[in-house]
Amino acid sequence: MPLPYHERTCYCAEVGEDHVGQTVLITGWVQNRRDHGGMVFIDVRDRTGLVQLKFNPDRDPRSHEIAGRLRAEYCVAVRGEVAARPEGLVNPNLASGAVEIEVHEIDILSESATPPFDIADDTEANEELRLKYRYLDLRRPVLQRSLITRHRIVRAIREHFDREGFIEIETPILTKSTPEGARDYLVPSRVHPGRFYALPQSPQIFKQLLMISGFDKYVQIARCFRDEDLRADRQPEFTQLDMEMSFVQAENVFDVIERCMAHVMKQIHGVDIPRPFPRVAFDRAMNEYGTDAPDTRYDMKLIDVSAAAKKSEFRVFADALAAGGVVRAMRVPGGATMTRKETDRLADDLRGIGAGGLPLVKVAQDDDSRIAFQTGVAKFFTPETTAEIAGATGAGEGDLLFFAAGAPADVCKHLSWLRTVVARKRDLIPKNEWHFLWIVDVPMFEWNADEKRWDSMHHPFTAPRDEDVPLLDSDPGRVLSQGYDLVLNGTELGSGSVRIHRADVQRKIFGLLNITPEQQQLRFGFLLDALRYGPPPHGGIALGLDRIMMLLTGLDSLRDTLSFPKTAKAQDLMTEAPSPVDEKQLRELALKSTAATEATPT
RNA sequence: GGGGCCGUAGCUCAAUUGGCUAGAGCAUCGGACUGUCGAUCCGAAGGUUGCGGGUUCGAAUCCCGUCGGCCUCGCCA
Repeated sequence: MPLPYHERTCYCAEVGEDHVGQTVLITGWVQNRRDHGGMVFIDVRDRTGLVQLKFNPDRDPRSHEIAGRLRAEYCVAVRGEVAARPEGLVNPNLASGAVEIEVHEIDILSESATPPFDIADDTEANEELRLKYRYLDLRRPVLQRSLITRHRIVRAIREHFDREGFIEIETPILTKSTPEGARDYLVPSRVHPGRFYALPQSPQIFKQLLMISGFDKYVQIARCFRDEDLRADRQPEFTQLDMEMSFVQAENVFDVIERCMAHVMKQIHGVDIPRPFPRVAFDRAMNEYGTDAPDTRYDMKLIDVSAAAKKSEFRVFADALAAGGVVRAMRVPGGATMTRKETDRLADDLRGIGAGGLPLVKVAQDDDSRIAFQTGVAKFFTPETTAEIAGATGAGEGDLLFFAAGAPADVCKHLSWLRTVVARKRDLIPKNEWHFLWIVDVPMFEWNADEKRWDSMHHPFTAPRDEDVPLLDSDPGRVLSQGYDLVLNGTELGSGSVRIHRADVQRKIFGLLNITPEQQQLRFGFLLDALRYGPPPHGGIALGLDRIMMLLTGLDSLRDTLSFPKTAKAQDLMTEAPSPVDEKQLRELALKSTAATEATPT
């Protein structure tokens, strides 16, 4: 009689001292075999953890014989009696370590080929291999925990929004291409040869239409697609916590989201997050941190030292300032201990992202215990300028100052990169702190010099601040929007805005973005039409769920938050997608490849 | 599209200035072993050095190209 594996009594890690003397039936995979010829020990794993099986040839020769045939990752069902382990043989590393199962019956449900890598958290197999065998990688406890945590986060989010009276509504995956922003993933239509659907970059327009429909509070855990180059924190398909509300201003959105994040943090980490989150003006974030997603867990703010730098003899500073640029400094507390090798390495990496070099000084004291600069560009500063810069930056003995000179945007890019890298390297980032903040007062537009037009900073449906509406005609560059970003520990979780709910303002914005009335009608005609029928004021936000996951679980890669992720070249190494297709399929879709190398189906 | 790192046994890594039969640990296979928990001990098998070309008496090593992985800048409204 085969074991009734469908009558499992408990999970592996649940077997404990309460069960001693009871018969249990467990199922799982063979983690490890320790065969003493006589006594055999097998660890069995399921998604809860491990339990040790004991096979005694004197007690049960038949099971013992099967135990000898077991290999890693065999799938088994086991029935036996739970026994307390003898004195001194308890394994404190196992949840079930106080007990073991004396096996009476065991079935091999299926055998396993030798796995290409060890199924263990500390496996050293490289990611390429693990992605190819993702189903095995997902047996590793660390990834199982990750996906289970993801489930709990999503559940907490749904709990919150349900309690708040939000309606979860699904929006189309096959939709209309609106060639703005990111590249679309296109899907050819068979029924309409030569026409294409696009996969949504976000449900943005649909959720606005739902507001016009009167749904008032919308939420969706929405899959989104963008055909752009990838990063550790970017995948071609990703999930957004997408929400929208009617009859609200930004503060209402902040309030709902802050309480949502607080609820999630409480559920996942048991911590209370202080509310309200700080509101940081875009301008201030750029000045103090050089980025619109500042990590405020540590200091090292950027300080403008243009005035003092002007008096130095250093050509790089002089040239930058003459060209209308700025000079900023960043103080690294205790940074004077950094070696030449370390700072050279930083300079090299910095050159890799477009910087000319890395001016720096180390801070010491002279004989009169006055601040003195050493090494690097120290020789270009008089004692007076030294004192001025030291005063502005708060530099003291043992510190190090990095400088950057040039156009403000470049200086911000280089110093904020440096700030993050140095903070990480020197372990200046406090652990277990959660710094949420809102970036507000974001400019409406940025000037696109190539195309000679304004671009939306957020997206073209973002409303300008009411008081700035007159500036739309006179000075668009100074218009601030009602857009906002949510930032956690230096990562942008997402952004949103109060939307334009008037067709005339929407048309004016499209005009500034150089979208002709014809193009407006072609791309967004349905939205402009809808805005004619009594649209409510509305606003919302979309947060990257995968990034939330990454930050909350301390993972370094977005891939580890997903069940079946893609590589940096957007390939799935397991399924080998994307793949060539049959000529017949292409014909049906009225498609013909122009690819230089002929891809053939495999 | 640009920059950086990487690719040697199933896995993780070695291999001196270019030089002898490309080694080790783990895994695998065989044997021994009745309290292990990374079991231990003995033995065996395991290689187109990602792929293609070049330089050389001789290439894992040097050069060119290419494929793939990771990080990153651009890009991602």
